[in-house]
Amino acid sequence: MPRPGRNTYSDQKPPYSYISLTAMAIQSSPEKMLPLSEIYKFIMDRFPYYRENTQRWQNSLRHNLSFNDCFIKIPRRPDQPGKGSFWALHPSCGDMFENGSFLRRRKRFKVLKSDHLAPSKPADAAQYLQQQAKLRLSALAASGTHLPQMPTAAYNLGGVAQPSGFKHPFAIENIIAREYKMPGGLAFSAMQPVPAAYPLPNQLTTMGSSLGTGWPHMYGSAGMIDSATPISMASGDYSAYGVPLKPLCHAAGQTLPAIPVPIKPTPAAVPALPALPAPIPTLLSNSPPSLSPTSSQTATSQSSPATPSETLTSPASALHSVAVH
DNA sequence: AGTTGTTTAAGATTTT
DNA sequence: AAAATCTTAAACAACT
Repeated sequence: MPRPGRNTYSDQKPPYSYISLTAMAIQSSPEKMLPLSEIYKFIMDRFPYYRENTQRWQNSLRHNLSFNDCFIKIPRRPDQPGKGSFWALHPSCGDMFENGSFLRRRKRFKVLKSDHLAPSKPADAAQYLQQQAKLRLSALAASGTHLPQMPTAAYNLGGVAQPSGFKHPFAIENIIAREYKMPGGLAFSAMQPVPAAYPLPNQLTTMGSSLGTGWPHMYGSAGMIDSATPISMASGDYSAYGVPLKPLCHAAGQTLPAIPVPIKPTPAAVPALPALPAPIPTLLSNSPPSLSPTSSQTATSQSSPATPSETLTSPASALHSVAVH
């Protein structure tokens, strides 16, 4: 093999599809949702390949966001000014990638629309995720320290069986894991606990960067960050992931208007599912008053507040979606 | 005017 | 080979 020129490796096209890349970006954010521009930023920061031909791939990316059911749009609340909506992963698309690996998607995630008894409405998922994000946010702001058990499991509630305990080495958590640097100097792991059976994030990157076998096309993955980060992230107004923290923090301090606005409203007014109860109820027992209003006024039909145990099981099962082959 | 989002269409690549 | 998946292009609406 001809000896590659200097930036040959890192400029190679990463083995990830746009769906994978987008999912990575979203998953990497504290609230599990990002505006389009931040998704761009995430990808460009980590994959030099995508610093060129932006017109081309960004169009493709947008196409994927709109086209694939696994991405749902979450409207901004008035206190979150900015362009465009947030994008999140559909709560039930956890098993979209085989064994959690983002290398290649094996099943297409498709929302079942045939079932008109319990249609999966993006709006519901969006609403659910908004609350999730809010909870995460508040947890962030309130606790200050590391997030107590902020598991992706919250998203894996979908009926699809997922090897929840195991995360493939190529799983997003393993790929992008690193530390968040909080403004106050706090640092916490962005990751869920990684099963010790699999290579730890830094092992992965070590393999990739120094041996040149695995991840030459990626910057800023776990382990590299503390030593030297060759990328431009430091120059920006972004925290480690290119995620602006200010709107979040600022949001946590105020009363949240709570707007469960459906973005893709179902034409025929379908009997609304019971409002998605706020999961992780115990997490924020002493959190700012800001978040309670939202969850209660989201849907008119929040008849009986679910008990904590109930809340944890229901939301995603209410979202009827499936990974079809 | 630029960004964001939706949609259609078609070619390429990979899997079965 | 067929099917599924992925990529790219492009037109267009809505919004900032």
